[in-house]
Amino acid sequence: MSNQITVTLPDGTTRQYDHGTTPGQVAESIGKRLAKDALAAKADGEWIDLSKSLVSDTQLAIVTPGSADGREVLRHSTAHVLAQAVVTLFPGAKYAIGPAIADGFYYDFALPNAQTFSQDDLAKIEKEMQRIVKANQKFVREDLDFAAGLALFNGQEYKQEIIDKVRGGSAEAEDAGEVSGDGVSVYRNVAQDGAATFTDLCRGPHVPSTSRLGAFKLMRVAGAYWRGDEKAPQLQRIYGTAWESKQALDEHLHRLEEAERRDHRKLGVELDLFSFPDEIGSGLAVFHPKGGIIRRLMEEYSRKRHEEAGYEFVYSPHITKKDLFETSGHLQWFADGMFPPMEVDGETEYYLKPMNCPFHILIFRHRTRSYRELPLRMFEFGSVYRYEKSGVVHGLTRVRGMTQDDAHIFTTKEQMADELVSLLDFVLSLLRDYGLDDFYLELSTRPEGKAVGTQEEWDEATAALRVAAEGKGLDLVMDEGGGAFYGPKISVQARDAIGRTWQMSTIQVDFQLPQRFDIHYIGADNERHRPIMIHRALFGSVERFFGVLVEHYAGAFPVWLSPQQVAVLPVSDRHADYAWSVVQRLRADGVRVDMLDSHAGALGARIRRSKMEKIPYVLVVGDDDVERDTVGVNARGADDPERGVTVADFAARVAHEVNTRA
RNA sequence: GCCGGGUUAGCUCAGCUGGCUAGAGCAACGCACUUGUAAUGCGUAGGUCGUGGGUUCGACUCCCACACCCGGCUCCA
Repeated sequence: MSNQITVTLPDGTTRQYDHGTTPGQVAESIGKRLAKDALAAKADGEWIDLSKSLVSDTQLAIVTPGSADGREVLRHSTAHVLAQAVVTLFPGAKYAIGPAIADGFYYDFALPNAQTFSQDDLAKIEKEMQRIVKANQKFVREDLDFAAGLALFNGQEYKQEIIDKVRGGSAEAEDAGEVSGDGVSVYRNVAQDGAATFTDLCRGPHVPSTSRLGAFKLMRVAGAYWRGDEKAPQLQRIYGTAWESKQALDEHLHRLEEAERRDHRKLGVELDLFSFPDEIGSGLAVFHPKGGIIRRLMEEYSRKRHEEAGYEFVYSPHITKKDLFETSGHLQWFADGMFPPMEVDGETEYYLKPMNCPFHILIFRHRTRSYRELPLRMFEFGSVYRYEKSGVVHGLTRVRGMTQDDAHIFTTKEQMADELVSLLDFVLSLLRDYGLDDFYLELSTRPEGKAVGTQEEWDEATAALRVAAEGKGLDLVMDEGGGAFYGPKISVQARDAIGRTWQMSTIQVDFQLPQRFDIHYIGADNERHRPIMIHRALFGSVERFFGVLVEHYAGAFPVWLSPQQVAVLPVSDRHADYAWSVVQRLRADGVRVDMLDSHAGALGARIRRSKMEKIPYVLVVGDDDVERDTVGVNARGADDPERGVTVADFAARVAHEVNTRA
């Protein structure tokens, strides 16, 4: 047996080392800089500490701070520092789990006597964390058998529960990121004088010492259920963010500010687009005139495209008798999401509709259908009401009353695959017209224990969706068990201007409702056949899509959607008549334009105000313009105004931008 | 629904441990100014302090309930 091992680095080069060499020593041998930067390592894809001995030939990657892996390690280590700080400052605190997450980390705690953390506590904890970082404590790994682990965490019931789960072979517990292998591993934080300060159950790896951390910030405290179970005890979760440098942290905080600046709830108020009057109730929006223009244009364009794509338009009422939702299965499967019934005429119960599908089925069933009619596509901007739990309503993206751009397609089994392919094309093309162009797809499969229909039916539907999705060349992510009770679905996820993803369109195959309603069509063979239904909404809901567009555009809607496209500003009152003539000429061309004259203040103030309202074009007209029949064009986002543009040229420019939805 | 934090003028916010007529900036309105590319000046008006109870000589302030909002959890278009 050789005393040498071969280490293969990510760039493919190989090096020989003594048996038992650590990744830290490997880094050292490669370069001082790398040794200094190294946080942890990956050996054959497995996370390990820098201090772990290598005993066989290995593919080794040294993990450094700027990488995604490096951030994960330092966030996880920062979570340990948070736990140590809390345990120090709040004697008797129980600590549960503390993983790295996107942009940061969290740690869940249970404080004695049901105490809760306050904002002031966060500042104190942060200070203690900085002290720990300065103290340069080492992270030292130790592997224990189960019994020793349980003894070590005597009094820490959450840790003991995790150890029990692991001993029972539960993969779920391993996913918690805490433990691994035949026994459990723990990490001790050891101070410079050798004293152990804090021990946590953990799979690792960790940075060599706390001095490698520091660019972090505690963000907020929130309640969180132990193991994510609504019935389990509720813990106090502290969220933090952590980065490899102060600069990276500042950039992250800046991105958060940018997201806040775009928040549709804030912009909705500032731009006078919509509101949620308390008098109406939680999650119920009203659209103001400016928001109404945007919404109307969104809907009109959608109608036009649907008409071209072969959809027929239908309408249905907002309430219906109970029986309909019993037939559909909604009262069995979706009752929690429905408003309570109202009693009418003694004992008849009526429900607000949470979905439109049963109505469209009744339209289909109204007379005998021929195979020649299929695929039959019924479209409706259908207003539905869902009883969302009080804690979940959120601006326009999660409401209790919404309008879906809903359609149901009735197809034969043979047509289904082609229909799904062309449907997905249609969806993506329409979303692109609204300015979204970065997508990925998600395929949601059968929810265990909560689904109707046979496994074969689900498999068939899921396969058809998968084929359609894979034909698009977009990333496809699986969402196992995420389907609705009546069928699997594809959802289109869109990334907005600052990279956040939103669930937009959903396409669901449904074998169930056709059966429940016993609908059929007459085939070429003169026999009855069961059609398949496809449910689909492209905006998801008009409200949510509206909110997403507000954030995507940061309130600066493209010209075709802007509530006001142009403001005409006379330099002084003697230019007002001319300014008004410009307004009238543009209006005749269908431009949404208003004049803002001197009653609104000095020219500078009027320009500022128009800019704040994010109007795409501000036209300033003065002596030169009156004389030569021109306008001065100050375009949104442009550095310098353009002088002496003719009214006709300007009108053509606006028309072109509207037509191309630029 | 659960945990935590909130609610003062149209908007953003101040108002100390309970105590005199509750303040500011922006917006609105009026007057003056008549201006060539992001805030002219002066003045006026605007508040049942989220709602309802309670404690107190006295409540914007303390307590309770409810409504609504915010951050999470769970759930979801």
